[in-house]
Amino acid sequence: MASIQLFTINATTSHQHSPFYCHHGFRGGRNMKAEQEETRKGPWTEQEDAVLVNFVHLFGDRRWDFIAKVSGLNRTGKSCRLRWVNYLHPGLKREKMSPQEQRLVLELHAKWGNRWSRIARKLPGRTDNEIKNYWRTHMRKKAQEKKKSMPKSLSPSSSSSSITLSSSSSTTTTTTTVDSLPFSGTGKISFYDTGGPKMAALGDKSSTDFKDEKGYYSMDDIWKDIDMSEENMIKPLSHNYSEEGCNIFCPSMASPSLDYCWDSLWKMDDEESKMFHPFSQSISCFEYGTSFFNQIG
DNA sequence: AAATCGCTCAACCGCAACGAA
DNA sequence: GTTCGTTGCGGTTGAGCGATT
Repeated sequence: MASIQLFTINATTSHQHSPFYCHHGFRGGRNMKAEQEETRKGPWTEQEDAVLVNFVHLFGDRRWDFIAKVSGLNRTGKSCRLRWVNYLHPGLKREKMSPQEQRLVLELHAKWGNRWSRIARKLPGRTDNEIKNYWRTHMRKKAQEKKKSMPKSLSPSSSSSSITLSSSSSTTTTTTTVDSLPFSGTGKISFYDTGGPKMAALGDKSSTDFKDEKGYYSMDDIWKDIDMSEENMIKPLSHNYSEEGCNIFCPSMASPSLDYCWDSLWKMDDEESKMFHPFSQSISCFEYGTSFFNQIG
């Protein structure tokens, strides 16, 4: 419906990236009509962000395919979800990772391997993507340091040296080994695919377990959580995803007042949310979002 | 000042899991 | 039980930008 009409975006916006600039070969200069029919890729514009935010406010953060369709963004549901989860979610922390967080990432990675989303659940306000990127950078640095400090005779080219992060607990001793030449491209395993311990043997715990009455985690809580997890080693791998999965709206991630609204909002049906959400009372999100397009169209 | 290098991070892809029909 | 559509996760890529040469 609206998708066709809405998608007459002028390619020149004030945003840094042209909407049709895409590092996957989706550059401008092609017939606009043809582009209207294609799914957009590449960097998001501020206008798109605004539209997406409003539609998420309207319909929640689960029905991505639906949102992608009705918003007129001409993006895939996956793309919308990713943008929301990694960038637009109000609870995201924008600042650099604290030393505690960095330590926690290393600790959890040693414990769980490349289970980025799981690790992210223990770091309120951090996304799996962010953690993944951090880890990658961290390991690269480590690899370079190691390489520098290593005598030539022991250089990785002549031996299978590695960086080792050890994490010991009462129940497990996990050693994470990362190839010191992460980008050498040798071997099947990605440089930061440490694999971690066999996940089936590890316990899991809902991230909601250590929220205080306000819903906030402290670093102590998180560490305590880790300890507890280790104490409860043998647990089914499956977990209550519906509960844990809503961590994206975990109160620890956003301002308490906003969270209250959001938390309850997501429990509502779509119709309810339409009625209750503050945005919907003044102006429909659809109108709000699409007004951007009209302005620049 | 220009060129090159290295790092960061946003965004893509493929695949697996899940749920509904 | 099977198929199909959707969602979530992990791996990877490359643009942009600051630092270095």
